Amino acid sequence: MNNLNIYKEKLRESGLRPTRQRLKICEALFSPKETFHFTINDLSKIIEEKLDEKISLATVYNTVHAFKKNGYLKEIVIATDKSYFDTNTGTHSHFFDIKNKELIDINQVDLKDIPNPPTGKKIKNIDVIINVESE
Amino acid sequence: MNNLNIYKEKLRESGLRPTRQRLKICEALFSPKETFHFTINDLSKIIEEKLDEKISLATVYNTVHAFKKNGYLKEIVIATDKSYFDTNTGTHSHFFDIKNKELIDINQVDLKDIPNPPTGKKIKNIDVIINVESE
DNA sequence: CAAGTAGTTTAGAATAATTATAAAGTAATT
DNA sequence: AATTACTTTATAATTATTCTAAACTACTTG
Repeated sequence: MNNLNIYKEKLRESGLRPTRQRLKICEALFSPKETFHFTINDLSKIIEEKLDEKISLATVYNTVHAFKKNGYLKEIVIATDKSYFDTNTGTHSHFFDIKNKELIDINQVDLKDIPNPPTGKKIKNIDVIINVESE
Repeated sequence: MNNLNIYKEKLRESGLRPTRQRLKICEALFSPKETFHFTINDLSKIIEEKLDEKISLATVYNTVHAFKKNGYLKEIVIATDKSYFDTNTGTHSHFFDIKNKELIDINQVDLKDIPNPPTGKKIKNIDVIINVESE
């Protein structure tokens, strides 16, 4: 129930001190029951509008990147004009609606055969994005 | 042998007049025997250094986008800081070396099962990117 | 618990890729 | 050859992101 300690733990794990601003970011990211996708701007707005705290963009960027580096967030590369993040850090794949720029989580999609990587390189992870559009 | 007409055809197909600048862009893109990956900046440098023509960035952007729209180029979304394009327009997948930001074409990777898209949406295409790193 | 110090926040500047603009130039049509 | 419509270009504008340095705050230690 007391998420506060969980947030502090995540921050500490990420090498960050628990400050008022960072705890608000945690609340926005980790208190919802459902995972979700967001851009830095989305997150910034959520915090301002729902949590009534105006945090400078630099802080939001820094914190999100620290969480990403520590595995508390994932980045999903689907557009070149903006970065998208996912609070669902489990292995999974995505539908991406090209028009609405909407992401939908799906279970991990397995490959029939995994190709051999070039010599000297090893596979780190595999991204599968199924692009869809309204018919 | 006379690629010129092929270039003109591609330009016409893309709704563009064959100008000196655009023909140089075609030469850079379509004369190499092997397909390749590039950013706008790469392409711009190739044209300047190898083809000895300085073309304004706006023209390069416009032409590349027209070719992309017409299927003569593909965009590969692997990084959020830059757009990558591929002169290989066939269906295929990629290895992506995270460190060097190097792309390597591979045959299309098939999925074990293709998930059902959300109702009202249909699958347009599937991107598979296998991220690798030097070991 | 009062410093001290090490990490933090912030506004605003800097950077970088991309897109928009509008004047001067060029291809195509007549 | 003249007209028209499309192009190129330099430059400005835009947008996301990163940097910076001064003001601020958490944490440690005496």
